[in-house]
Amino acid sequence: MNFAQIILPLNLKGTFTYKVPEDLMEKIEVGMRVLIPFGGKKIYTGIVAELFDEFEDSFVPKEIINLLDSQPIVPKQQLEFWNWMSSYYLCNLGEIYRFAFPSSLKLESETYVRLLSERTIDWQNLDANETYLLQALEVRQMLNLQEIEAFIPKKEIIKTINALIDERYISVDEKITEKYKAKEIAYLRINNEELKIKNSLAEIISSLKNARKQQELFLLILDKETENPEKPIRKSEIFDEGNFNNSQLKSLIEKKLVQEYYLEKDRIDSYEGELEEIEQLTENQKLAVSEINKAFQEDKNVLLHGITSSGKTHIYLEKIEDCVNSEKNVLLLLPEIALTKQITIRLEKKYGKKLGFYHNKLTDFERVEVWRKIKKNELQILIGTRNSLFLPFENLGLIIVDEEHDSAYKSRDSNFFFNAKDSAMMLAEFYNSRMVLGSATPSLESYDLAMKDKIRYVPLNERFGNVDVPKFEIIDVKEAQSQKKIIGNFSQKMVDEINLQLEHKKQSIILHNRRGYANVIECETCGHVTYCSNCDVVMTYHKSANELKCHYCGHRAGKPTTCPSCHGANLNTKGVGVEQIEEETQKIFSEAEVDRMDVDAMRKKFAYEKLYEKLENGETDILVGTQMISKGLDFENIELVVIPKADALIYVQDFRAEERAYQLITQVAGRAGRVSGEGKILIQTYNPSHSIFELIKNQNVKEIYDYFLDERKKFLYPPFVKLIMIELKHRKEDKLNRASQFLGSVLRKYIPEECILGPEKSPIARINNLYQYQILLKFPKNKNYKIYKELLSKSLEEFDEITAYKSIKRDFLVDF
DNA sequence: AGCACGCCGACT
DNA sequence: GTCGGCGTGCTC
Repeated sequence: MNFAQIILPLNLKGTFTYKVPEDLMEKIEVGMRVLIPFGGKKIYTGIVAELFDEFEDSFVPKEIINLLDSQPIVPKQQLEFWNWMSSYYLCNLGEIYRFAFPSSLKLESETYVRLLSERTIDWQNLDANETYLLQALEVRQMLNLQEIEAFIPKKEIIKTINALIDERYISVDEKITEKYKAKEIAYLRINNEELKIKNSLAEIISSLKNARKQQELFLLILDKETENPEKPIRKSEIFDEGNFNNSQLKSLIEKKLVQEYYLEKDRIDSYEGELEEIEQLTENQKLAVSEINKAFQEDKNVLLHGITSSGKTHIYLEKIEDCVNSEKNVLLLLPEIALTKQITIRLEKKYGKKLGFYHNKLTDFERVEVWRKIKKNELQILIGTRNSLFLPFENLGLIIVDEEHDSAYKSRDSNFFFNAKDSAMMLAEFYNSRMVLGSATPSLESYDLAMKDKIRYVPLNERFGNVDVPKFEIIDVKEAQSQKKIIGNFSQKMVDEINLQLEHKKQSIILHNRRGYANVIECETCGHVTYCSNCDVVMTYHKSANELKCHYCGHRAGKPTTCPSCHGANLNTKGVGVEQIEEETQKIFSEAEVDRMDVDAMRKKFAYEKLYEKLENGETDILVGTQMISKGLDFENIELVVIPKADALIYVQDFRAEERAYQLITQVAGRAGRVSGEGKILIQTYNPSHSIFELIKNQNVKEIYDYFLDERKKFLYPPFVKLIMIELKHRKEDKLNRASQFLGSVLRKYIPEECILGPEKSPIARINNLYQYQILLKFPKNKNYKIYKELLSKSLEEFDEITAYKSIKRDFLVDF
């Protein structure tokens, strides 16, 4: 093959054509990494997407510099997956490639400055920066731009370098450096060759009699080797045990008596304890497993709808075991790795070294190691967050998406938007493998698919050990207020119930899903509130840090003591945050140990681990927290969950607000009475007649989902339509406004009016100094979707023709 | 995404 | 007058 289409790690449309040099023609394959020149002098690592022979175009392709792999590093299923993602989520292949790969696998050239020796330096005629740079280069012959930044201001670097190039003192070069380095550990061994030559051990030992320490060291190593010939002797271990120094060791090495050697070590320690068998299933669980098996035989994927603590994990384990037994691999997706200890511990004990983890907390080198192990098929089971969808699986047989409703699967930590749950379904298809979605509160979309038997619905309605489900009670705040039975944000009833738990040494959870102490600090005199300087939002008051924070850009400001506008001293807080609820709780239950769990409290190192311990040991009596507390806290001693301000969960302007409220409340409720079956949930609201509370209270799945489906049908939301949100952003509002209007008009030229909403200002009109506009597309779900999507692409091409609008940043949120 | 080229404001 | 700002265009 003479030519190749290459995916570059850049946010550019499509692929680029390169010529395959003669000597690589035999070796090159689709999915390999190649080194290619691009632009002026930059060198990037690209991926071979396609190979072909005929090439006819006006430009002359450059040549591939080299191959980086002897075998494809991206399996063809992954390439298919990338292509699908690119067209479905309207993003460039290069962005996907960049997101998919650990950066150490993407070599990139770096610009270096080098000292030329052809001219003697005339130090008199140099300015300060030039002098610094040349002096630095006399010490170290090569420097990269970052290193230079340390002693020359950023904006003066280019000038300085150019001046010195003109004087022919220096030159610039591009250099590629291998980033990944295996971690190596030093070991020692007796040099047996030498021993054979010398013929006598005693002779050697006596030869060292004038160097007592060396003799001692030699004997120690010899001792260890005889003791256990199989076990390598770590250098650090020797130095730990005896009082030796490096020069003594060096002498022994010079005398060829001892050898030092290195072995590569995994950065990730895998479990090496005893392996355990998995537990027996209950009758109910066995039934669910056989349902799943039946579905798989019919080539159907599964939605496992198991109520909280029904033992979905057991069923996963069973299916994982089946898959592993048939020599195939498993991917288990979790929303966040840190909050799901239980499941990982159990799997570790069953599979030990065959289990791998992949998530955002790993360092880049650790990612590379997992990547390689997956590639070499050393891991049979991978537990990971959504970025593990891109690992180079070879033989995937099963994908499990746990807590499939979780919004973390749609998190926006990548440049492009994608839903990991839906993507997993496609990935499963490309690998011809099966998939299980699991949740106690499935997303409406998955539930709808299941009802239509597009995926098989497998319910699991019994709590493990046949324990009772928690009981819900709705408390009318208005009524409590009129009867004067209210203390701050808590009704008397709520306080009594918590006291009851404290008496019985049981733990309680208080859910309040709003960060900070108060939503805003307001001046009573003039009404002034502090806005974030970068965003169009008011700043939230955090009492624990005693500062104002912007939850959108992270900007922080000191807490004002007087009004910044009228200098009045009458400042008041508005809107209750979780810190305030915590403070109030501590006041009311002064004897109790109260802890708070939210992103702010968990930011400190090991904060989560410490809190987890406290909860497990029963030291914490009352846990106050945001939605974070709905995940992973499976403790036996929690029996009460209270939600003092449940209305805040519902009146959010988002068509999914009620669905989320239902999921959150049900998930938190599931923490209560897991063993005793005495779980109790108290929900305080001003609107006890709101249907959502009635539905949550009854926990009748069909009723709840029918209600949601009705609402969505009425107002045309998913799953009845497909949504695409176009976000447009720019620093200049007028330009953005013009561009948005233009895009709106182009879209309306091709696509029916009723499918297009906007453009309009986003609810938060400015984030991080970027103004935000949005256009919402509601496309039909039938065959027309594809047609409309093509019309959208056509509109975008037309929009792109206006060069002035190229600087407008656009994001597409497909199925957001 | 980077990098070069080209046209307008604030400084020696 | 120049230096340096960023708006624009291009990269196989």
